[in-house]
Amino acid sequence: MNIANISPDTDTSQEDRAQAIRDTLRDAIVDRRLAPGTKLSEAEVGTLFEVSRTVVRASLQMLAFEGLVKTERNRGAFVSNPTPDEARQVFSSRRLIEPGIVHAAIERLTPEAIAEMRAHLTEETRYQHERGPSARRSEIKASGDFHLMLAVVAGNAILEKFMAELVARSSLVIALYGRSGISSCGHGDHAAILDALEAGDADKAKHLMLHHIDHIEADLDLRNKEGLALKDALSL
Amino acid sequence: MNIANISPDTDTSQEDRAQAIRDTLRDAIVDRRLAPGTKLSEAEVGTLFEVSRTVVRASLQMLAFEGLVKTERNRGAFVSNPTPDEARQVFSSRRLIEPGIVHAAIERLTPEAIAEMRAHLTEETRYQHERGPSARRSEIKASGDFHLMLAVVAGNAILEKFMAELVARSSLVIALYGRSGISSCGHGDHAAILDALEAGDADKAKHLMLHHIDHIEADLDLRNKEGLALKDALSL
DNA sequence: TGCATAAGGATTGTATTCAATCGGCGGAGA
DNA sequence: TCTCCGCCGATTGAATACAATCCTTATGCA
Repeated sequence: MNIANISPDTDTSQEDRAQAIRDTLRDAIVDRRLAPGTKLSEAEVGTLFEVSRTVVRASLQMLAFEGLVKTERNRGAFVSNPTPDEARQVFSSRRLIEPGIVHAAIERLTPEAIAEMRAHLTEETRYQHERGPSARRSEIKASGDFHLMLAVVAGNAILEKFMAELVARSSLVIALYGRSGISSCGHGDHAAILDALEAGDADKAKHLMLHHIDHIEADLDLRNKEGLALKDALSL
Repeated sequence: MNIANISPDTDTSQEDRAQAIRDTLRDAIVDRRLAPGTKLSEAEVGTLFEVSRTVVRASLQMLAFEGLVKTERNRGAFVSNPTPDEARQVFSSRRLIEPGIVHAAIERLTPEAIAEMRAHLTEETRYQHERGPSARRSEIKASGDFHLMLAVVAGNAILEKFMAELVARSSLVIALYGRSGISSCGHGDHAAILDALEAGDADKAKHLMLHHIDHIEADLDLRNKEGLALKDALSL
Protein backbone atom coordinates (compact mmCIF):
# COMPACT_ATOMS: atom_id res chain seq x y z
CA MET A 1 0.00 0.00 0.00
CA ASN A 2 1.27 3.40 -0.92
CA ILE A 3 0.73 6.37 1.30
CA ALA A 4 0.16 8.63 -1.66
CA ASN A 5 -3.61 8.20 -1.56
CA ILE A 6 -4.04 10.10 1.65
CA SER A 7 -5.38 13.51 0.99
CA PRO A 8 -4.07 16.61 2.75
CA ASP A 9 -7.43 17.94 3.79
CA THR A 10 -8.46 21.54 3.68
CA ASP A 11 -6.13 23.71 5.70
CA THR A 12 -8.99 25.47 7.42
CA SER A 13 -7.48 25.57 10.88
CA GLN A 14 -4.64 27.96 11.29
CA GLU A 15 -4.11 26.61 14.76
CA ASP A 16 -1.67 23.81 14.34
CA ARG A 17 -0.59 22.11 11.18
CA ALA A 18 1.03 19.23 13.01
CA GLN A 19 -2.27 18.41 14.63
CA ALA A 20 -4.09 18.57 11.32
CA ILE A 21 -1.58 16.22 9.76
CA ARG A 22 -1.89 13.87 12.69
CA ASP A 23 -5.65 13.82 12.31
CA THR A 24 -5.46 13.11 8.62
CA LEU A 25 -2.96 10.34 9.13
CA ARG A 26 -4.98 8.88 11.95
CA ASP A 27 -8.11 8.83 9.84
CA ALA A 28 -6.16 7.12 7.09
CA ILE A 29 -4.89 4.52 9.54
CA VAL A 30 -8.15 3.77 11.30
CA ASP A 31 -10.09 3.27 8.14
CA ARG A 32 -7.31 1.22 6.69
CA ARG A 33 -6.15 3.25 3.77
CA LEU A 34 -2.78 2.87 5.46
CA ALA A 35 -2.11 -0.77 6.23
CA PRO A 36 -0.27 -1.88 9.34
CA GLY A 37 3.44 -1.97 8.67
CA THR A 38 3.36 0.82 6.12
CA LYS A 39 6.36 3.04 6.42
CA LEU A 40 5.68 6.69 7.04
CA SER A 41 8.73 8.43 5.74
CA GLU A 42 9.19 11.89 7.10
CA ALA A 43 10.25 13.28 3.77
CA GLU A 44 7.40 11.68 1.90
CA VAL A 45 4.73 12.82 4.32
CA GLY A 46 6.29 16.26 4.41
CA THR A 47 6.13 16.52 0.65
CA LEU A 48 2.50 15.39 0.63
CA PHE A 49 1.44 18.01 3.13
CA GLU A 50 3.90 20.63 1.94
CA VAL A 51 5.56 21.10 5.29
CA SER A 52 9.05 20.49 6.54
CA ARG A 53 10.10 17.33 8.29
CA THR A 54 10.01 19.21 11.58
CA VAL A 55 6.25 19.34 11.76
CA VAL A 56 5.89 15.86 10.31
CA ARG A 57 8.05 14.55 13.13
CA ALA A 58 5.72 16.17 15.63
CA SER A 59 2.72 14.50 14.02
CA LEU A 60 4.38 11.11 13.98
CA GLN A 61 5.41 11.49 17.58
CA MET A 62 1.81 12.17 18.53
CA LEU A 63 0.65 9.10 16.66
CA ALA A 64 3.35 7.06 18.34
CA PHE A 65 1.92 8.14 21.67
CA GLU A 66 -1.49 6.92 20.71
CA GLY A 67 0.02 3.62 19.72
CA LEU A 68 -1.00 3.92 16.09
CA VAL A 69 2.56 4.29 14.90
CA LYS A 70 5.72 2.64 16.05
CA THR A 71 9.02 4.41 15.63
CA GLU A 72 12.33 2.60 15.53
CA ARG A 73 15.39 4.61 16.17
CA ASN A 74 17.25 5.53 13.01
CA ARG A 75 14.76 3.50 11.03
CA GLY A 76 11.66 5.60 10.96
CA ALA A 77 7.96 5.39 11.69
CA PHE A 78 5.63 2.59 10.68
CA VAL A 79 1.93 2.04 11.05
CA SER A 80 1.64 -0.19 14.10
CA ASN A 81 1.52 -3.91 13.69
CA PRO A 82 -0.06 -4.92 16.98
CA THR A 83 0.77 -8.39 18.21
CA PRO A 84 -2.03 -10.75 19.25
CA ASP A 85 -1.10 -10.03 22.83
CA GLU A 86 -1.44 -6.29 22.31
CA ALA A 87 -4.74 -6.95 20.60
CA ARG A 88 -6.00 -8.83 23.64
CA GLN A 89 -4.88 -5.97 25.83
CA VAL A 90 -6.83 -3.51 23.74
CA PHE A 91 -10.04 -5.44 24.18
CA SER A 92 -9.33 -6.19 27.79
CA SER A 93 -9.00 -2.46 28.37
CA ARG A 94 -12.20 -1.79 26.54
CA ARG A 95 -14.08 -4.34 28.58
CA LEU A 96 -12.87 -2.54 31.64
CA ILE A 97 -13.55 1.01 30.57
CA GLU A 98 -16.60 0.97 28.37
CA PRO A 99 -19.10 -0.29 30.92
CA GLY A 100 -17.95 2.55 33.12
CA ILE A 101 -18.49 4.97 30.30
CA VAL A 102 -21.96 3.59 29.78
CA HIS A 103 -22.62 4.04 33.45
CA ALA A 104 -21.48 7.65 33.38
CA ALA A 105 -23.26 8.40 30.13
CA ILE A 106 -26.63 7.20 31.33
CA GLU A 107 -26.77 9.93 33.91
CA ARG A 108 -25.90 12.71 31.53
CA LEU A 109 -27.89 11.53 28.57
CA THR A 110 -29.93 14.42 27.21
CA PRO A 111 -32.68 14.07 24.64
CA GLU A 112 -30.46 15.95 22.21
CA ALA A 113 -27.65 13.46 22.69
CA ILE A 114 -30.03 10.59 22.11
CA ALA A 115 -31.30 12.19 18.96
CA GLU A 116 -27.78 12.76 17.75
CA MET A 117 -26.83 9.17 18.36
CA ARG A 118 -29.96 7.89 16.67
CA ALA A 119 -29.09 10.00 13.67
CA HIS A 120 -25.63 8.56 13.76
CA LEU A 121 -27.02 5.03 13.83
CA THR A 122 -29.16 5.58 10.78
CA GLU A 123 -26.15 6.92 8.95
CA GLU A 124 -24.18 3.90 10.07
CA THR A 125 -26.88 1.63 8.75
CA ARG A 126 -26.88 3.45 5.47
CA TYR A 127 -23.16 2.84 4.99
CA GLN A 128 -23.68 -0.83 5.76
CA HIS A 129 -26.11 -1.12 2.90
CA GLU A 130 -23.94 0.68 0.42
CA ARG A 131 -21.24 -0.94 -1.61
CA GLY A 132 -17.72 0.04 -2.45
CA PRO A 133 -14.58 0.69 -0.48
CA SER A 134 -15.58 4.25 0.29
CA ALA A 135 -18.76 3.17 2.04
CA ARG A 136 -16.80 0.45 3.80
CA ARG A 137 -14.38 3.01 5.18
CA SER A 138 -17.19 5.28 6.25
CA GLU A 139 -18.84 2.35 7.98
CA ILE A 140 -15.69 1.50 9.90
CA LYS A 141 -15.30 5.07 11.01
CA ALA A 142 -18.96 5.44 11.95
CA SER A 143 -18.82 2.25 13.94
CA GLY A 144 -15.98 3.56 16.05
CA ASP A 145 -17.57 6.96 16.32
CA PHE A 146 -20.54 5.43 18.11
CA HIS A 147 -18.31 4.40 20.97
CA LEU A 148 -16.62 7.77 20.92
CA MET A 149 -19.90 9.65 21.10
CA LEU A 150 -20.78 7.64 24.15
CA ALA A 151 -17.51 8.70 25.73
CA VAL A 152 -18.25 12.32 24.92
CA VAL A 153 -21.64 12.05 26.55
CA ALA A 154 -20.02 10.56 29.63
CA GLY A 155 -18.41 13.96 30.09
CA ASN A 156 -14.96 12.88 31.17
CA ALA A 157 -12.29 14.27 28.87
CA ILE A 158 -9.64 11.90 30.17
CA LEU A 159 -11.70 8.80 29.58
CA GLU A 160 -12.67 10.25 26.25
CA LYS A 161 -9.02 10.44 25.26
CA PHE A 162 -8.42 6.90 26.44
CA MET A 163 -11.38 5.67 24.47
CA ALA A 164 -10.23 7.49 21.36
CA GLU A 165 -6.95 5.65 21.60
CA LEU A 166 -8.63 2.31 22.23
CA VAL A 167 -11.07 2.69 19.38
CA ALA A 168 -8.30 3.65 17.00
CA ARG A 169 -6.17 0.72 18.07
CA SER A 170 -9.14 -1.58 17.77
CA SER A 171 -9.47 -0.59 14.17
CA LEU A 172 -5.87 -1.56 13.57
CA VAL A 173 -6.35 -4.87 15.32
CA ILE A 174 -9.45 -5.66 13.33
CA ALA A 175 -7.65 -4.79 10.13
CA LEU A 176 -4.95 -7.30 11.04
CA TYR A 177 -6.86 -10.10 12.65
CA GLY A 178 -10.45 -9.62 11.57
CA ARG A 179 -11.81 -12.89 10.24
CA SER A 180 -14.91 -11.74 8.45
CA GLY A 181 -14.02 -8.69 6.45
CA ILE A 182 -17.61 -7.70 7.06
CA SER A 183 -17.86 -5.12 9.76
CA SER A 184 -15.98 -4.05 12.84
CA CYS A 185 -19.14 -3.89 14.91
CA GLY A 186 -22.38 -5.67 14.56
CA HIS A 187 -24.76 -2.85 13.99
CA GLY A 188 -27.68 -4.27 15.86
CA ASP A 189 -25.58 -4.20 18.99
CA HIS A 190 -25.27 -0.44 18.84
CA ALA A 191 -28.99 0.02 18.47
CA ALA A 192 -29.70 -2.29 21.37
CA ILE A 193 -27.25 -0.44 23.58
CA LEU A 194 -28.77 2.89 22.71
CA ASP A 195 -32.24 1.50 23.46
CA ALA A 196 -31.13 0.36 26.89
CA LEU A 197 -29.53 3.72 27.52
CA GLU A 198 -32.66 5.55 26.56
CA ALA A 199 -34.70 3.29 28.83
CA GLY A 200 -32.35 4.18 31.66
CA ASP A 201 -31.45 0.55 32.23
CA ALA A 202 -27.80 0.88 33.20
CA ASP A 203 -27.24 -2.77 33.97
CA LYS A 204 -28.67 -3.91 30.70
CA ALA A 205 -26.69 -1.33 28.76
CA LYS A 206 -23.47 -2.37 30.44
CA HIS A 207 -24.23 -5.99 29.81
CA LEU A 208 -24.96 -5.36 26.18
CA MET A 209 -21.79 -3.36 25.83
CA LEU A 210 -19.70 -6.16 27.27
CA HIS A 211 -21.30 -8.66 24.94
CA HIS A 212 -20.75 -6.30 22.06
CA ILE A 213 -17.04 -6.10 22.81
CA ASP A 214 -16.85 -9.85 23.22
CA HIS A 215 -18.58 -10.21 19.93
CA ILE A 216 -16.05 -8.04 18.19
CA GLU A 217 -13.14 -9.87 19.72
CA ALA A 218 -14.66 -13.24 18.93
CA ASP A 219 -14.46 -12.38 15.26
CA LEU A 220 -10.70 -12.10 15.49
CA ASP A 221 -8.17 -14.78 14.74
CA LEU A 222 -5.53 -14.08 17.32
CA ARG A 223 -3.15 -16.91 16.57
CA ASN A 224 0.28 -15.45 16.15
CA LYS A 225 0.65 -13.80 12.82
CA GLU A 226 4.31 -14.63 12.29
CA GLY A 227 3.73 -18.36 12.13
CA LEU A 228 0.82 -17.80 9.86
CA ALA A 229 2.80 -15.60 7.54
CA LEU A 230 5.61 -18.13 7.53
CA LYS A 231 3.25 -20.93 6.69
CA ASP A 232 1.78 -18.88 3.91
CA ALA A 233 5.22 -18.15 2.61
CA LEU A 234 6.16 -21.83 2.61
CA SER A 235 3.00 -22.88 0.85
CA LEU A 236 3.77 -20.60 -2.05
CA MET B 1 9.51 28.46 41.88
CA ASN B 2 12.48 28.33 39.59
CA ILE B 3 13.13 25.39 37.37
CA ALA B 4 16.84 25.59 37.98
CA ASN B 5 16.73 23.08 40.80
CA ILE B 6 15.96 20.15 38.59
CA SER B 7 19.00 18.05 38.04
CA PRO B 8 19.92 16.61 34.66
CA ASP B 9 20.45 13.06 35.81
CA THR B 10 23.18 10.79 34.59
CA ASP B 11 23.14 10.45 30.85
CA THR B 12 23.46 6.70 31.02
CA SER B 13 20.99 5.86 28.30
CA GLN B 14 22.22 6.55 24.85
CA GLU B 15 18.83 5.53 23.56
CA ASP B 16 16.90 8.72 23.59
CA ARG B 17 17.76 11.96 25.24
CA ALA B 18 14.31 13.40 24.77
CA GLN B 19 12.85 10.56 26.75
CA ALA B 20 15.39 10.99 29.52
CA ILE B 21 14.59 14.68 29.76
CA ARG B 22 10.90 13.93 29.81
CA ASP B 23 11.39 11.48 32.65
CA THR B 24 13.43 13.94 34.66
CA LEU B 25 10.89 16.68 34.12
CA ARG B 26 8.03 14.36 34.96
CA ASP B 27 9.70 13.32 38.20
CA ALA B 28 10.23 16.95 39.04
CA ILE B 29 6.58 17.69 38.37
CA VAL B 30 5.06 14.76 40.19
CA ASP B 31 7.04 15.30 43.33
CA ARG B 32 6.36 18.99 43.17
CA ARG B 33 9.75 20.52 42.68
CA LEU B 34 8.07 22.14 39.72
CA ALA B 35 4.88 23.84 40.82
CA PRO B 36 1.78 23.96 38.61
CA GLY B 37 1.92 26.99 36.40
CA THR B 38 5.69 27.06 36.18
CA LYS B 39 6.85 28.04 32.76
CA LEU B 40 9.09 25.56 30.99
CA SER B 41 11.00 27.66 28.54
CA GLU B 42 12.52 25.68 25.73
CA ALA B 43 15.74 27.62 25.83
CA GLU B 44 16.08 27.35 29.58
CA VAL B 45 15.43 23.62 29.71
CA GLY B 46 17.74 23.15 26.76
CA THR B 47 20.52 24.97 28.51
CA LEU B 48 20.01 22.91 31.66
CA PHE B 49 20.25 19.62 29.85
CA GLU B 50 22.75 20.84 27.29
CA VAL B 51 20.65 19.97 24.29
CA SER B 52 19.09 22.00 21.55
CA ARG B 53 15.55 23.23 21.65
CA THR B 54 14.63 20.53 19.15
CA VAL B 55 14.87 17.72 21.64
CA VAL B 56 13.38 19.83 24.42
CA ARG B 57 10.34 20.39 22.27
CA ALA B 58 9.95 16.66 21.84
CA SER B 59 10.08 16.17 25.60
CA LEU B 60 7.56 18.89 26.24
CA GLN B 61 5.26 17.51 23.61
CA MET B 62 5.36 14.14 25.33
CA LEU B 63 4.53 15.70 28.65
CA ALA B 64 1.71 17.63 27.05
CA PHE B 65 0.28 14.34 25.88
CA GLU B 66 0.32 12.97 29.37
CA GLY B 67 -1.47 16.08 30.54
CA LEU B 68 1.33 17.17 32.83
CA VAL B 69 2.16 20.18 30.71
CA LYS B 70 -0.05 22.55 28.81
CA THR B 71 1.26 24.31 25.76
CA GLU B 72 -0.22 27.51 24.44
CA ARG B 73 0.59 28.43 20.94
CA ASN B 74 3.29 31.06 20.66
CA ARG B 75 3.35 31.26 24.44
CA GLY B 76 5.15 28.16 25.52
CA ALA B 77 4.77 25.24 27.88
CA PHE B 78 3.62 25.40 31.48
CA VAL B 79 3.25 22.83 34.18
CA SER B 80 -0.43 21.98 34.13
CA ASN B 81 -2.80 23.80 36.39
CA PRO B 82 -5.70 21.39 36.50
CA THR B 83 -9.09 22.89 37.19
CA PRO B 84 -11.29 21.40 39.91
CA ASP B 85 -13.34 19.82 37.17
CA GLU B 86 -10.29 18.18 35.66
CA ALA B 87 -9.32 17.04 39.13
CA ARG B 88 -12.67 15.35 39.54
CA GLN B 89 -12.26 13.68 36.18
CA VAL B 90 -8.90 12.30 37.23
CA PHE B 91 -10.34 10.65 40.29
CA SER B 92 -13.45 9.56 38.47
CA SER B 93 -11.21 7.81 35.97
CA ARG B 94 -9.22 6.19 38.71
CA ARG B 95 -12.35 4.92 40.40
CA LEU B 96 -13.28 3.32 37.13
CA ILE B 97 -9.94 1.81 36.22
CA GLU B 98 -8.20 0.84 39.43
CA PRO B 99 -10.71 -1.75 40.62
CA GLY B 100 -10.29 -3.39 37.25
CA ILE B 101 -6.56 -3.36 37.68
CA VAL B 102 -6.93 -4.92 41.09
CA HIS B 103 -9.12 -7.57 39.55
CA ALA B 104 -6.56 -8.36 36.87
CA ALA B 105 -3.64 -8.19 39.26
CA ILE B 106 -5.10 -10.69 41.69
CA GLU B 107 -4.93 -13.43 39.10
CA ARG B 108 -1.35 -12.78 38.14
CA LEU B 109 0.02 -12.07 41.56
CA THR B 110 3.18 -14.10 42.06
CA PRO B 111 4.93 -14.53 45.41
CA GLU B 112 7.79 -12.48 44.02
CA ALA B 113 5.47 -9.62 43.16
CA ILE B 114 4.01 -9.72 46.65
CA ALA B 115 7.45 -9.64 48.18
CA GLU B 116 8.42 -6.74 45.97
CA MET B 117 5.36 -4.78 46.95
CA ARG B 118 5.85 -5.52 50.61
CA ALA B 119 9.39 -4.23 50.32
CA HIS B 120 8.03 -1.17 48.64
CA LEU B 121 5.56 -0.63 51.45
CA THR B 122 8.25 -0.75 54.13
CA GLU B 123 10.25 1.79 52.17
CA GLU B 124 7.17 3.94 51.88
CA THR B 125 6.67 3.75 55.61
CA ARG B 126 10.26 4.70 56.21
CA TYR B 127 9.89 7.87 54.18
CA GLN B 128 6.76 8.73 56.14
CA HIS B 129 8.72 8.68 59.36
CA GLU B 130 11.58 10.73 58.05
CA ARG B 131 11.63 14.50 58.02
CA GLY B 132 12.67 17.00 55.43
CA PRO B 133 11.50 17.91 51.95
CA SER B 134 13.59 15.18 50.38
CA ALA B 135 11.85 12.44 52.34
CA ARG B 136 8.54 14.11 51.59
CA ARG B 137 9.24 13.97 47.88
CA SER B 138 10.31 10.36 48.11
CA GLU B 139 7.13 9.56 49.99
CA ILE B 140 4.96 11.16 47.33
CA LYS B 141 6.70 9.24 44.62
CA ALA B 142 6.58 5.96 46.52
CA SER B 143 2.91 6.43 47.18
CA GLY B 144 2.17 6.74 43.50
CA ASP B 145 4.53 3.92 42.66
CA PHE B 146 2.42 1.52 44.69
CA HIS B 147 -0.48 2.05 42.33
CA LEU B 148 1.83 1.75 39.37
CA MET B 149 3.29 -1.53 40.58
CA LEU B 150 -0.20 -2.88 40.79
CA ALA B 151 -0.78 -1.87 37.20
CA VAL B 152 2.42 -3.59 36.15
CA VAL B 153 1.34 -6.77 37.89
CA ALA B 154 -1.98 -6.59 36.08
CA GLY B 155 0.00 -7.20 32.93
CA ASN B 156 -1.76 -4.86 30.56
CA ALA B 157 0.64 -2.35 29.05
CA ILE B 158 -2.14 -0.08 27.86
CA LEU B 159 -3.80 0.15 31.24
CA GLU B 160 -0.37 0.61 32.73
CA LYS B 161 0.19 3.65 30.55
CA PHE B 162 -3.21 5.03 31.45
CA MET B 163 -2.50 4.54 35.13
CA ALA B 164 0.88 6.21 34.85
CA GLU B 165 -0.85 9.24 33.43
CA LEU B 166 -3.56 9.21 36.08
CA VAL B 167 -1.11 8.82 38.94
CA ALA B 168 1.03 11.65 37.64
CA ARG B 169 -1.96 13.91 37.19
CA SER B 170 -3.19 12.99 40.66
CA SER B 171 0.06 14.24 42.07
CA LEU B 172 -0.49 17.58 40.36
CA VAL B 173 -4.03 17.77 41.63
CA ILE B 174 -2.98 17.00 45.16
CA ALA B 175 -0.26 19.61 44.96
CA LEU B 176 -2.88 22.16 43.99
CA TYR B 177 -5.88 21.20 46.05
CA GLY B 178 -4.52 19.02 48.84
CA ARG B 179 -5.84 20.25 52.17
CA SER B 180 -3.55 18.48 54.56
CA GLY B 181 -0.07 18.82 53.27
CA ILE B 182 0.51 15.49 54.92
CA SER B 183 0.51 12.71 52.42
CA SER B 184 -0.98 11.91 49.09
CA CYS B 185 -2.08 8.48 50.22
CA GLY B 186 -2.90 7.12 53.60
CA HIS B 187 -0.32 4.46 54.02
CA GLY B 188 -2.44 2.04 55.92
CA ASP B 189 -4.71 1.82 52.93
CA HIS B 190 -1.96 0.41 50.78
CA ALA B 191 -1.08 -2.24 53.30
CA ALA B 192 -4.71 -3.27 53.65
CA ILE B 193 -5.11 -3.53 49.91
CA LEU B 194 -2.02 -5.68 49.62
CA ASP B 195 -3.28 -7.91 52.40
CA ALA B 196 -6.57 -8.44 50.62
CA LEU B 197 -4.72 -9.16 47.40
CA GLU B 198 -2.52 -11.72 49.05
CA ALA B 199 -5.57 -13.35 50.60
CA GLY B 200 -7.07 -13.59 47.15
CA ASP B 201 -10.12 -11.61 48.18
CA ALA B 202 -10.82 -9.69 45.02
CA ASP B 203 -14.02 -8.07 46.18
CA LYS B 204 -12.44 -6.80 49.36
CA ALA B 205 -9.39 -5.52 47.52
CA LYS B 206 -11.53 -3.66 45.01
CA HIS B 207 -13.63 -2.23 47.79
CA LEU B 208 -10.58 -1.08 49.69
CA MET B 209 -9.14 0.46 46.58
CA LEU B 210 -12.31 2.42 45.93
CA HIS B 211 -12.35 3.67 49.47
CA HIS B 212 -8.71 4.55 49.23
CA ILE B 213 -9.35 6.70 46.17
CA ASP B 214 -12.34 8.30 47.85
CA HIS B 215 -10.15 8.99 50.83
CA ILE B 216 -7.57 10.77 48.73
CA GLU B 217 -10.17 12.83 46.94
CA ALA B 218 -11.92 13.69 50.18
CA ASP B 219 -8.77 15.42 51.32
CA LEU B 220 -9.01 17.85 48.43
CA ASP B 221 -10.57 21.26 48.50
CA LEU B 222 -12.04 21.46 45.03
CA ARG B 223 -13.63 24.87 45.28
CA ASN B 224 -12.46 26.93 42.38
CA LYS B 225 -8.94 28.07 42.90
CA GLU B 226 -9.23 31.47 41.23
CA GLY B 227 -11.62 32.81 43.82
CA LEU B 228 -9.47 31.41 46.55
CA ALA B 229 -6.35 32.99 45.21
CA LEU B 230 -8.14 36.28 44.80
CA LYS B 231 -9.36 36.19 48.36
CA ASP B 232 -5.88 35.41 49.58
CA ALA B 233 -4.52 38.27 47.58
CA LEU B 234 -7.06 40.69 49.04
CA SER B 235 -6.38 39.61 52.58
CA LEU B 236 -2.75 40.57 52.26
C1' DT C 1 -2.34 62.00 34.34
C1' DG C 2 -4.21 58.46 31.55
C1' DC C 3 -4.62 55.93 27.47
C1' DA C 4 -3.43 54.40 23.01
C1' DT C 5 -0.07 52.98 20.00
C1' DA C 6 4.22 51.57 18.25
C1' DA C 7 8.84 49.85 18.74
C1' DG C 8 11.77 46.51 20.85
C1' DG C 9 12.94 42.25 22.90
C1' DA C 10 12.04 37.68 23.95
C1' DT C 11 10.05 33.34 22.81
C1' DT C 12 8.06 30.05 20.01
C1' DG C 13 7.12 27.98 15.15
C1' DT C 14 9.23 26.32 11.10
C1' DA C 15 12.74 25.47 7.73
C1' DT C 16 17.19 24.23 6.60
C1' DT C 17 21.65 22.29 7.36
C1' DC C 18 24.85 19.13 9.09
C1' DA C 19 25.96 14.72 11.42
C1' DA C 20 25.15 9.91 12.49
C1' DT C 21 23.29 5.57 11.58
C1' DC C 22 21.43 1.84 8.85
C1' DG C 23 20.78 -1.16 4.90
C1' DG C 24 22.13 -2.55 0.47
C1' DC C 25 25.33 -3.43 -3.09
C1' DG C 26 29.50 -4.93 -4.98
C1' DG C 27 34.04 -6.64 -4.88
C1' DA C 28 37.73 -9.47 -3.00
C1' DG C 29 39.23 -13.60 -1.01
C1' DA C 30 38.77 -18.39 0.44
C1' DT D 1 30.21 -20.14 -5.46
C1' DC D 2 29.73 -18.56 -1.03
C1' DT D 3 30.98 -15.44 2.51
C1' DC D 4 32.83 -11.51 4.55
C1' DC D 5 34.13 -6.77 4.40
C1' DG D 6 33.81 -2.03 3.19
C1' DC D 7 31.84 1.71 0.64
C1' DC D 8 27.70 4.49 -0.71
C1' DG D 9 23.05 6.12 -0.83
C1' DA D 10 19.14 7.03 1.87
C1' DT D 11 16.92 8.23 6.03
C1' DT D 12 16.61 9.79 10.54
C1' DG D 13 18.61 12.59 14.67
C1' DA D 14 19.98 16.95 16.19
C1' DA D 15 21.53 21.79 15.87
C1' DT D 16 21.29 26.07 13.89
C1' DA D 17 19.13 29.77 11.30
C1' DC D 18 15.32 32.34 10.09
C1' DA D 19 10.40 33.90 10.46
C1' DA D 20 6.36 34.98 13.06
C1' DT D 21 4.00 36.06 17.14
C1' DC D 22 3.31 38.02 21.59
C1' DC D 23 4.35 40.78 25.60
C1' DT D 24 6.51 44.63 27.56
C1' DT D 25 7.66 49.12 27.72
C1' DA D 26 8.21 53.60 26.45
C1' DT D 27 6.58 57.52 24.24
C1' DG D 28 3.38 60.78 22.38
C1' DC D 29 -0.98 62.83 22.46
C1' DA D 30 -5.33 64.08 24.50
